[in-house]
Amino acid sequence: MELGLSLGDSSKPLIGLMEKHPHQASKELGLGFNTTLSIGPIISTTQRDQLQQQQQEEEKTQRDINNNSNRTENPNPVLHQLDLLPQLSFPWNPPSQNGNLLSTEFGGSSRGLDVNVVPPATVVVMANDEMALSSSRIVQHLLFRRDLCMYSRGGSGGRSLSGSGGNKREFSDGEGYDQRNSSRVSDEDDNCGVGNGNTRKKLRLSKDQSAFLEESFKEHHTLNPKQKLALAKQLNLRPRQVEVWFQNRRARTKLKQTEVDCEYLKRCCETLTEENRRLHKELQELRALKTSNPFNMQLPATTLTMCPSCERVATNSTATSSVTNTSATINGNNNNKINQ
DNA sequence: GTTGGCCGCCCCTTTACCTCA
DNA sequence: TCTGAGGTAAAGGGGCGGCCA
Repeated sequence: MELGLSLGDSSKPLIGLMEKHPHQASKELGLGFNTTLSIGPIISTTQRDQLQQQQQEEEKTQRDINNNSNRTENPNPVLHQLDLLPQLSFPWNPPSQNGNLLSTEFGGSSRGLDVNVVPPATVVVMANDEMALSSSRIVQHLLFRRDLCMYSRGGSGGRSLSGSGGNKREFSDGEGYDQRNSSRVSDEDDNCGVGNGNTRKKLRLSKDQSAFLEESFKEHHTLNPKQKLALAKQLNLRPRQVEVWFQNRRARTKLKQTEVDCEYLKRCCETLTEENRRLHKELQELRALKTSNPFNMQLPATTLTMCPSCERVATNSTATSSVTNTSATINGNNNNKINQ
């Protein structure tokens, strides 16, 4: 992910500004950093590619579904078209096609059940019974998660859903079903978040959920209660989870920003050190010149003057001035720059 | 107008866990 | 298979502002 540091105006990346107008950048740096992070177009492009790829995968999955179930689905599912999920009636009979609900390595996950991906069989059953063909993989996934929760909560105790395949994910009453994803199911938490044991389990958000949250984050970095609730509903998460995600996201942004700031300061420091070294050298040369020729105060053609625009000492001027004044200027400038 | 309690939110830090090399 | 580093969700604590009596 590329980051563009900006100072108040996200359209003005600081790094670029520094290279073009280092002094202005230094000025704008001011006393503190504006932590605005410009991630707009870059993220959007990346996100768009990701979504396109996701959609292609989805279409492929959809074809598989159609082949397996002879049902007609929306050929052009819209990603992120998340409506309020319908309440599924309970008890819900889990799909048992080949007994592979939890035994198939879904969606390319090679390490067991991946709740990030909805098994086609599950999609078929749920779409048939519950919803009007919203074939978005996100919705499918969310339904699947919900069903897993409901299934575990209301199902017969200790029922194992692990099949004969490579998965060893099991359901049991009040227990988590997926250690890797930590989409833990408990009586107190119907969103598969925190377990009811003493040890809390980590929820691993699905890619779709993360992507959707990222999209929301691009629109606004903070949430009002309404937005939080809406997001929680759409993603089938608890509002607290959405809130925490945004907090963590802001923290990550800030961390990145700090890294960028640090890098920028490092470059500033190097530049100033180099300039300071150069000016000191020039000063020594001028002093030596003054010592060797004390009665001739006329400076050679390559003397030092003050740049009127940036107040910097320039060496390519032909103006004449006293060495003493120039030296004072140099010292003053150096002090100013060092103080900055 | 001021004050104290309550509530909600945010930030920072820590903890626990997952993933990967 | 084990291990350590990095990433990250979640929780705890403190601060702050808004609201209300």
